[in-house]
Amino acid sequence: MDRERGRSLIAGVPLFRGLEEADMGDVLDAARRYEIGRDAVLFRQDDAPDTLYVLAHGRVKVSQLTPEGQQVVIRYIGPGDMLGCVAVCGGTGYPGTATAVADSVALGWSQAAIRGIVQRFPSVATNALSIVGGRLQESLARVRELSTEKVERRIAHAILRLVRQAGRRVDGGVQIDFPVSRQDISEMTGTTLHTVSRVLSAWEHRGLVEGGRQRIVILKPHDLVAIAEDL
Amino acid sequence: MDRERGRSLIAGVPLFRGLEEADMGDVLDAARRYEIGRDAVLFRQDDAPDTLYVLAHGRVKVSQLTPEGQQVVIRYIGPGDMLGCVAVCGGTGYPGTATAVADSVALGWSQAAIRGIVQRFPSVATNALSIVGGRLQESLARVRELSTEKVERRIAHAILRLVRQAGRRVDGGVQIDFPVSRQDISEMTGTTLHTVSRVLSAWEHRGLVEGGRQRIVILKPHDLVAIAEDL
DNA sequence: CGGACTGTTGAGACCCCTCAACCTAAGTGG
DNA sequence: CCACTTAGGTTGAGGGGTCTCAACAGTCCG
Repeated sequence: MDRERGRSLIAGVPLFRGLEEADMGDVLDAARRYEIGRDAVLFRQDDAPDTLYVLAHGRVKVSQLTPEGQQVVIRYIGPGDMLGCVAVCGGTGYPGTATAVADSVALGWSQAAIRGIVQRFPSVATNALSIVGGRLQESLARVRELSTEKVERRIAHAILRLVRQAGRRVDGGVQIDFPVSRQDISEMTGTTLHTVSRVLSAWEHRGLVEGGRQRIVILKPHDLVAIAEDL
Repeated sequence: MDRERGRSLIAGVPLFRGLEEADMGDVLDAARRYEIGRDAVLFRQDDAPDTLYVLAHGRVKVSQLTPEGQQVVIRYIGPGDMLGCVAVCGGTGYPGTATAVADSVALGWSQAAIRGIVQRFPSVATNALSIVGGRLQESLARVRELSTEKVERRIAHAILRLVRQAGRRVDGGVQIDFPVSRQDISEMTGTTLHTVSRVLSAWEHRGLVEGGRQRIVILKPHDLVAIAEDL
């Protein structure tokens, strides 16, 4: 692939931190480029995890489907994030389905390529370890929230997390810069879209947020934090 | 430390899979041995993660305390399991407090020792990666359960997990071979000890389990699976 | 034997889910 | 361009699963 363009895509990716310029070029040469439009699927739950991806542009949602058919959102992936870590963790299938929520570009490495890279550059393995470790901590934080907090607090936490990951300043507030439905938020917080709608309506009446179709603008982030921390 | 005794402790530990006999000896020489009696603490939440442990004997509970003072059980650790993975993941503090629920023996390596081991034996890093990846998957499964399942199913899942980790065959059933209180189960499932008590009482009336003070015997594992899978 | 810990059970309240109807905005096809 | 369809969102009513509060019983331990 085109080295110049690739280098700008991959600059600052945590997974490859510490690599030399030249080595980075070699790593890029082993990558395949995936362009996926909105609503396109990068990989499906339970597929054999044969590729490790790094997102270059866009936004991807990873969600699990329960045997009963309920969706649970695992996480949103932004530029620079690793995607499909199982490919490198020795799992037997992707834990969820990755769907683009905005037009996206990803780089992908086959298992064989990854093995070669890790052998040549051991620091990639330790980088991966610290990324997966971070994900584990986040996941434990979610378990803690689901175990101990009521719905309103959990929704506040979820939205604040989205703000941190994908907040864009607009006049008078911060907007989540990709489409998020009430349903999505309910799947992030273990509740129903009805309850999410009620909570957001209440917040809107209080002037905390401003809603719309798949759109959320946070007007008073500080007050949301107060709800999340139960002050 | 005593090589012969150490070797029997460490044999078959997933973290060191693939190492030669002689190398294993070197790794052992770098370890410190920790003997902790029941209710003793190995490390505390938010302490600087300066040591990576592997449990040799016994059973350790890792639990988080929320700012509001509620406990959440992260997981139970058995012989051979890694403990305190943050030390190797680059975290800033242990995510929870590790308490022995039975008399236990652990081996511990300082951060410096770990760095040396990983440098000499890169496969340790990939082993760690696959262990942490597995933990992440488990944690996501818990998020899914907490998000979509009602309390009775979650309790069934939690108990079946304990059976898999620490089940011991006794006449007519399987017993969890370390003390587990109703409170512990409630902290594993995000509910209250009252609800756990009610559910277990109902199961006991139906002949599925047999209870007691910090004691659980599963009489009909198959029926418990049916509850967990909602059949 | 008293005290602390663990477990059981009842009553009542309330949070949230379920069911349901309706509304609006965005897309679609004639 | 407008009627129609569809997806997403809002809101109300009702019911039920759990939590909270409370009292009490059994068990272990000093």
